[in-house]
Amino acid sequence: MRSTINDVAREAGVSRGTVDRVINNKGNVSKKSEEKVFAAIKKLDYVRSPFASALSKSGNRIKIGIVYPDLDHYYWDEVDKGIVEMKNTMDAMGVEILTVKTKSYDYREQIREFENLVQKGVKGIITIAYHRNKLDKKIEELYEKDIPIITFVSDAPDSKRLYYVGLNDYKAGMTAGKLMGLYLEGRGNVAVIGVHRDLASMEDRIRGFRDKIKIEYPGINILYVYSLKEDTRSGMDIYNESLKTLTEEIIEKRLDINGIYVTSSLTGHVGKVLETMEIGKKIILIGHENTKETRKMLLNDMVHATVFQDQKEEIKRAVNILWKHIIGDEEHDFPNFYSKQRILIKEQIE
Amino acid sequence: MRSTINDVAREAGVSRGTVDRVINNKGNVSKKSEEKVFAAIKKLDYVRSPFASALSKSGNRIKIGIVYPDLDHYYWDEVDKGIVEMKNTMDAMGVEILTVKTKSYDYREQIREFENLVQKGVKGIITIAYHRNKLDKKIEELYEKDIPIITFVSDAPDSKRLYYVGLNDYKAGMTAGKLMGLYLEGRGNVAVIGVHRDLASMEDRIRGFRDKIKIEYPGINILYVYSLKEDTRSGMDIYNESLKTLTEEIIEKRLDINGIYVTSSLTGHVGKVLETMEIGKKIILIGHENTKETRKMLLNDMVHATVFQDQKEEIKRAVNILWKHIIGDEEHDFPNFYSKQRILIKEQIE
DNA sequence: CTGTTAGCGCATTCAT
DNA sequence: ATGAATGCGCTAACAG
Repeated sequence: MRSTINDVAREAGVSRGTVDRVINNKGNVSKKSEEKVFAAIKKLDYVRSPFASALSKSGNRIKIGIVYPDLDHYYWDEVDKGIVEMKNTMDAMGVEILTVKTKSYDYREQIREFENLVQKGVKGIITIAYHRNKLDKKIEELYEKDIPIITFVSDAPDSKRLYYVGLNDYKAGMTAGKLMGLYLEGRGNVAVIGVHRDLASMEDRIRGFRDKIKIEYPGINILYVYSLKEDTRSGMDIYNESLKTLTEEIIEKRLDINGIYVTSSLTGHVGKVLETMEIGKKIILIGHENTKETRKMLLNDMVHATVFQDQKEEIKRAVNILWKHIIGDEEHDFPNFYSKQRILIKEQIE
Repeated sequence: MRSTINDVAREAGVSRGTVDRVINNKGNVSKKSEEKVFAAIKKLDYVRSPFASALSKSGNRIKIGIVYPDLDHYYWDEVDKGIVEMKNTMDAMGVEILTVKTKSYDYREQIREFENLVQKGVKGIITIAYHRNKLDKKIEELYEKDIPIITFVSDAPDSKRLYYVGLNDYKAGMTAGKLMGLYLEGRGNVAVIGVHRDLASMEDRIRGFRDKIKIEYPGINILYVYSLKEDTRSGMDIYNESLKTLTEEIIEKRLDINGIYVTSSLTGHVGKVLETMEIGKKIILIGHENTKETRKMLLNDMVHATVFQDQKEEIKRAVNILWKHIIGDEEHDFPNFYSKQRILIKEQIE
């Protein structure tokens, strides 16, 4: 039988209330009592039950916000699922998750949503930094207000964000480079397809990819870095359209292309374009993320490998970290960066 | 505010007790009441709080057992860690985890431990099936007694086990085969090092590896399948000893070896042997599992890739599944097989 | 078959 | 600075 707060109180010869004040250091406790309580805790090996705690607090529910785009559903839907799966559990722990979807990649809209959430009383926010630095000021402002921000998928490394849950993009690019080298057996011409948005992650991935190829595969040439046309719209239609144009351009200009590296989650869609062009399979396609489309194309041998993070698992991790920080659990028990890089090739799909 | 059991009771015009009987279908409820309760639940969108539930039950703690070997610590220590990390949480949920370590791979010792655990009142057991079929009878017996078994890491697929948490070994072997093909650029001579124990998983992995090579890499020859000498002892000493002998034998007999496939978690140790023989790096070493030794050898370029499951995460999953089954949550919401195959190459290590 | 009562371990009052 | 009382949502035990 594990010991409870009552046992500790009895052992220390004080009341339950006092013990509570000590463990949640709320002050107003005499030095003497405090010492006795600590001694009792150690002696009885007491750990407080997070569930009883949550249950008891469930009146004062805490709110946390998650802000991410209402675009590129083929990617974010997976995040949605993770949130839905968590919601009930968190709800039972007295945590309410407010999800807000922005209709654009405009950081100003994002900042407005932060403000709305703060109005609604959130105690922390999880969001994706589309731009490396444009959120820095706002994050600092919220930091002052004691509202921690966790970045997800794409980081704002120079800001005062509490934590980043996502890939180390430079390293992810290197892994992609390694895979390209392996699949091409060290020889050939490679094109890189990026996206127009100035996500920090895109540059970093390309750098990693380049460096890896340069160091380890001198027989591979990186011909050019192409990028999707700027477009205020988003969603699959526009992607399909411009991806098609772009890919066709690449192939037509350079008939000697052996590999394509896609820095974004559009990997599967590029595969689809290649499929319709009927020149696929000859071209090694390496990219990022794990979407339904990409898995399909992996099975069709149009895509060969991707490097990704598990969106469902990672959003859960982000929520968890934020929650623990807010309730003051595990104070700085964790570093300020998280990343678990995964590789997916055809053979792993069941 | 989420609705509670009280709200449901009020809405349905019955008592809290009756609602409780319905949701945990304990019987002794009239058809009429039951219907009213279901209607109320649906109307109020009620979900019971697992934490309040666990808290309330925490007197009648349920026990579950985990049985695994007190050998090969370089592998099982990771599982230990997962269990330790879980223990507190599960404890707070009213679940006591009894871990028992067997001193051998003898299934009879294992069965004795099952019986001990049953004596102690466990409501379910997680264990590893060293032998494909030798546990079948016992598992059936326990199944009759309503004590579910979950196999972990190595399956007893013909038994009445509730669930298997682990790799699909045939597919894992194929992935290893693919990696070997990539790293060897489709050409060369490969030796396979297995272990002496008749784990079903070893055969399956070798089959998968062979099939993949045969289909996709005709330029690769599998020279021979070597296996460690039978030995009643275990632990690192004996491994180091026999691995060294074996590896040396292989290399001496066949100077034209280009790759080695290790079917067990000894991958890193084989890498170490190659390192001391100073012929490493020229040989592509692909294996399984993710141990400290293996990670070290990956960084040293002695090991090139491994295929594994995350031991820490997966033992947690196993406990979770067993627990949910025992308390009757999510009745058959899950299939009877789980597997998440992961690849690890040097580039992924932070 | 059903309702009532007494906790599970903790945090938050409100007294003192 | 401290103790006592109340309730979080749920289940078990008892009483009808």
